[in-house]
Amino acid sequence: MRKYWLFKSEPSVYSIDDLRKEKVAYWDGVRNYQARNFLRDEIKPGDLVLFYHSNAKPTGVAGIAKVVKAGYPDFTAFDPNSDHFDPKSKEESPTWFMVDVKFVEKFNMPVTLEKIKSNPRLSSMKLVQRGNRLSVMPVTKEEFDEIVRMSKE
DNA sequence: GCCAACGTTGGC
DNA sequence: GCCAACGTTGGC
Repeated sequence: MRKYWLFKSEPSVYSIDDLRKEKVAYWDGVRNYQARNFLRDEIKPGDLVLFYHSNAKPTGVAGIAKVVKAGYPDFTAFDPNSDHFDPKSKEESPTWFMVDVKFVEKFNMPVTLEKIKSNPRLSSMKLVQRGNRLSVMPVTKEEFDEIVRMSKE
């Protein structure tokens, strides 16, 4: 059973255009335990991902990606030269995980946070709930389909 | 750049 | 185990 997710990224760090160029990327640098659990345990090849641009103009869902590799250790945590280095994560018992995603589609127009907030069918999305800072979160199929539909308006 | 909302750290 | 201080996220 395919699942649906929303991944946040700051486009100044990694954007949907970067993914379109690279085709496939590893989703590294997640350093939150709840998000880690999703990456390690629940996100599987074939799952679809809303690629969300945070701290952007405008902020919103920029396109779609597909998971092509399930959770495996985030090796950037082992690299002292990486921005994401975490000395507490050991190779024999990794703390942090990542998945690989593949470019699927860039929306012609991003589905902005403003539009998401003003759509009553999306009012239960975790994204728009108060104080949510998760960078990897589940979305329902209905929410996913609604966002895709809005991208075509 | 500001700041609210969280998560994490570390002294006790 | 509590909780104040600190760091980060992310919208605005």
